[in-house]
Amino acid sequence: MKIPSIAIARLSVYARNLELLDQKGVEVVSSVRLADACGINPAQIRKDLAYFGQFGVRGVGYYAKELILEIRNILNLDKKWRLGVVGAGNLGSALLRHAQFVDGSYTFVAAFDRKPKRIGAKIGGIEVSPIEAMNDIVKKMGAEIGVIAVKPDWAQEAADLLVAAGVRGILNFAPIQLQCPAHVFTENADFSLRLEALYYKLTPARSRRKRHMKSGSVIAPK
Amino acid sequence: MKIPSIAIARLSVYARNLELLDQKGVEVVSSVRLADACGINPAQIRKDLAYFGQFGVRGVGYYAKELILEIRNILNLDKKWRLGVVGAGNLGSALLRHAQFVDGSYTFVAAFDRKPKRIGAKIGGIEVSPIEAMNDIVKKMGAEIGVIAVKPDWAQEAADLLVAAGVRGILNFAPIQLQCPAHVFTENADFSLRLEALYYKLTPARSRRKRHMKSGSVIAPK
DNA sequence: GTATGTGAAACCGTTCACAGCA
DNA sequence: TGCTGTGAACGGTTTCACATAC
Repeated sequence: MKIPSIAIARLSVYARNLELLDQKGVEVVSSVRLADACGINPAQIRKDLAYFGQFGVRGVGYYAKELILEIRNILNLDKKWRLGVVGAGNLGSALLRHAQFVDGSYTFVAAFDRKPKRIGAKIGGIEVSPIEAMNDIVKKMGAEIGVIAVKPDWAQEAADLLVAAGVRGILNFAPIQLQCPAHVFTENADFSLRLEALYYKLTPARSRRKRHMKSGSVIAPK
Repeated sequence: MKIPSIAIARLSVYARNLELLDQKGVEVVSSVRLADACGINPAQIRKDLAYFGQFGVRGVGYYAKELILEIRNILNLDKKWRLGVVGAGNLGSALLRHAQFVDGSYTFVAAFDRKPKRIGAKIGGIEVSPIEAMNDIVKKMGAEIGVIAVKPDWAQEAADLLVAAGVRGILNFAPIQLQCPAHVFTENADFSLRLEALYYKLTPARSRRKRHMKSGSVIAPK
């Protein structure tokens, strides 16, 4: 069965909200209640879960703790994923330091930068290495996912290096679409796209400059 | 006409790729060429642009520079948007410092934190203020968009404060769905959802724990 | 009675295919 | 001729509505 990737993204959201409810002491959650928390249609939730099994009890709902475990299993959140980051500037350092304090599903095992002055620094417990060492270090440390935190003009090259070094997935913070071989999965995490979507929403249509129509082509606009 | 919000997100991508092509000296771009660069269907691009006007020349294509301006106008990228960030930890500081070096469409005009020890620090040229001052400072500085860079357990409260202070949009880096009044637009920029989508893609189905079916309910699985 | 699981319907976005125009 | 702009066809996702199970 084909599972829409947007359904996968929603599973993450369900898990988060279930955890919040669980922390509040809620033991059983109906799809309606969870849907409320997520701002979503209840049938959507039931359909999404149905892709993977039957996790609820008819007439009752879902046991929060149990469903959390199910989703964590589907998304494979219990494994500690090993990440290597390219770019130890503002964003890269923030990611490294952040990970240090979060007991999450991932851990950084390597960091790389092109700038000599950054090499050797320890950030969040990880030493920054030169990109020439990427191949060796990625393999030695078993990094499975590469994180791109470099300027856009260098992002594709960083991706090529990561792919050559053997990562299977790339989380891309640069605002471009990476070209990668089919066996390497990529996800975009660039927030400037999100910000620009906000700009649009915040701009009333009438305030946009009026565009010229081409030379009298429109006689009767519908 | 209803414009799908995903079309808006693509406009950002078109603009980026057009700028890259423009820098390479390309003057005229066909929808096929742009589609190649973006990894997308050409008709999609023409449809997306058609929501906003007629920007191309039949038999020729689009003039890169001109189309860039059109999209910048649609997304309102020429205005300097004024942002205020809540949370001056790793992520918040990285955003502040990053913005300092980017001559982009936005600028940070305020930063807030709940932790006393962070108050008064200058990060990326912006002084960190206590959240009690949010109302005054947001208004005084004319911050239009709030950025949430705090831990998830405090994100909703941060959003409420921003809304009360009068921001019209919120860029949310916390991994929860914010509840906001209808007149405030929100966009989620949390990357853990993206990362979890990667986990799923990288996990072969057979490696997931097999789930029990409920007590003999399935006689003949289809 | 109540809430899940799921076919069927409705809806929406994408792609096709070609008319229209430079 | 060549490429845009766009109605129509298509395909996929969302929502409805109800049979099913507790």
